[in-house]
Amino acid sequence: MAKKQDLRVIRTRKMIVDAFIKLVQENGFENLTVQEIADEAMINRATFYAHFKDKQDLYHYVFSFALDSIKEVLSIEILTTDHKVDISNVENMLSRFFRLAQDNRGFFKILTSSNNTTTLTETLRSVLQERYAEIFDNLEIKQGQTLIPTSFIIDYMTSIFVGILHWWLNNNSDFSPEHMAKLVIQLIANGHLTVMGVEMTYDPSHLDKPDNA
Amino acid sequence: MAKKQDLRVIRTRKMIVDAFIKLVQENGFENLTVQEIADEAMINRATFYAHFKDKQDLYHYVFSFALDSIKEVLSIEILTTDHKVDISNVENMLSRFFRLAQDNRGFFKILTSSNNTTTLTETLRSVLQERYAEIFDNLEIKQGQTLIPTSFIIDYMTSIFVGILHWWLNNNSDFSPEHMAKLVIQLIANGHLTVMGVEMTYDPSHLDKPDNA
DNA sequence: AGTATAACAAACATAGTGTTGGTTATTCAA
DNA sequence: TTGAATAACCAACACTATGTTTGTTATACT
Repeated sequence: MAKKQDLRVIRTRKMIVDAFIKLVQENGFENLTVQEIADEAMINRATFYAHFKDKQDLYHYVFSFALDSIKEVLSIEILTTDHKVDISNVENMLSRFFRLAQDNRGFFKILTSSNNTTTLTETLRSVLQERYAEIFDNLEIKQGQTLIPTSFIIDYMTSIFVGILHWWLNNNSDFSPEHMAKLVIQLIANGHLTVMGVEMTYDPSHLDKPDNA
Repeated sequence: MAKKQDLRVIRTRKMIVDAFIKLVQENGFENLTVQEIADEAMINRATFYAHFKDKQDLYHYVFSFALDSIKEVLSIEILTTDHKVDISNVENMLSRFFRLAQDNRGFFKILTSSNNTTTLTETLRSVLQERYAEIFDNLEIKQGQTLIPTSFIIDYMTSIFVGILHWWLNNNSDFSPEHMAKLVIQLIANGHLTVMGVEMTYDPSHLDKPDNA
């Protein structure tokens, strides 16, 4: 069991964390000083160092919470017993994910934003990639006749996902989490884009074997 | 006309730029000091400041070259006179882009890498988005019956593109630039993924109107 | 060969980091 | 309620990196 903590410790740490989140949301992570965090939290700078080794340490502490939630949502089983993808499970997983993002919008905006250390975006990416790696490890992905490397699928899907999430969070979109889930599935699994009434289809026969560079 | 420059100026600046590129490729942008750049370039630190205002300034100087090349490649006209997308032009554009990336692999790796300031990745993203915005400004994009916002298409495609590029540069892939161009087109315009022989299709009728959150 | 000036070297002020030692205030538990 | 434990405070310090300045030396241009 977690042994009883001094009230002061809990209170101070909360103030630091709250100040950190507020300041990062306002000004980004880049030029944030420990003194500013201490000021906002109304504590002495030395006290900060009594709680966290440095800024990175605080960063990890704060984001581990978010990542745990994300990982939990992503951990839903999406394969059937015979190793096929169960789309309804995927849809469920994605809905929960977008719901989580909606409920913690400010936080997820940071995760996908541009004017922060890449680490933030990469944190999300790595979690996603980890999960994708699990999912696609046992699957064979084909495009037409060509077998597509798993590493490609992972990078590809992660990018799509982060991109869509980024858009959704930054455009005050009307789309609900459930709608987003469906959209993602449709785009990834069956992505047709109709441009000006003309389908941008492409003859897959052009794409047979890699012609080494 | 560019008036004649003192040889020393040209030489020194070249040494700074070369040193910068080398060091960023080795250790990333994050913890790079001006002193280290000066040491690698074998110049005095004060001389650095005679050439560049600060590290950011150097960064902009260096990357403006790359971005100009990228912009030039992307500027190829891809629409027909009646505002339809000409796929063969797109393929041409993409081929050139991947060729450029291949020829400047180290550089593009930085552009798409993770352990650098986001600014680097974002630089590429913004250039791409700028171009996409031009292209898709006059086009109506539909998915089934739903009209998809341009902002979405831009974020979506940029993500796919950066993702694919990232994978290609980091997996020593055999795929040639021309093959990559075809792959991108096929994935974006007509992206079916076949998983374990089972097409991951999804009934588009589920996706009609946004059900506001 | 003489002049202009780039590059150098050393020093300085400034700002941020992370640590330390002594003091004050608050929490906890007997 | 009081005493012991210790969190938080404060001031100072060493250290690192930035960006500037000044006078000197070396080198490119004409």
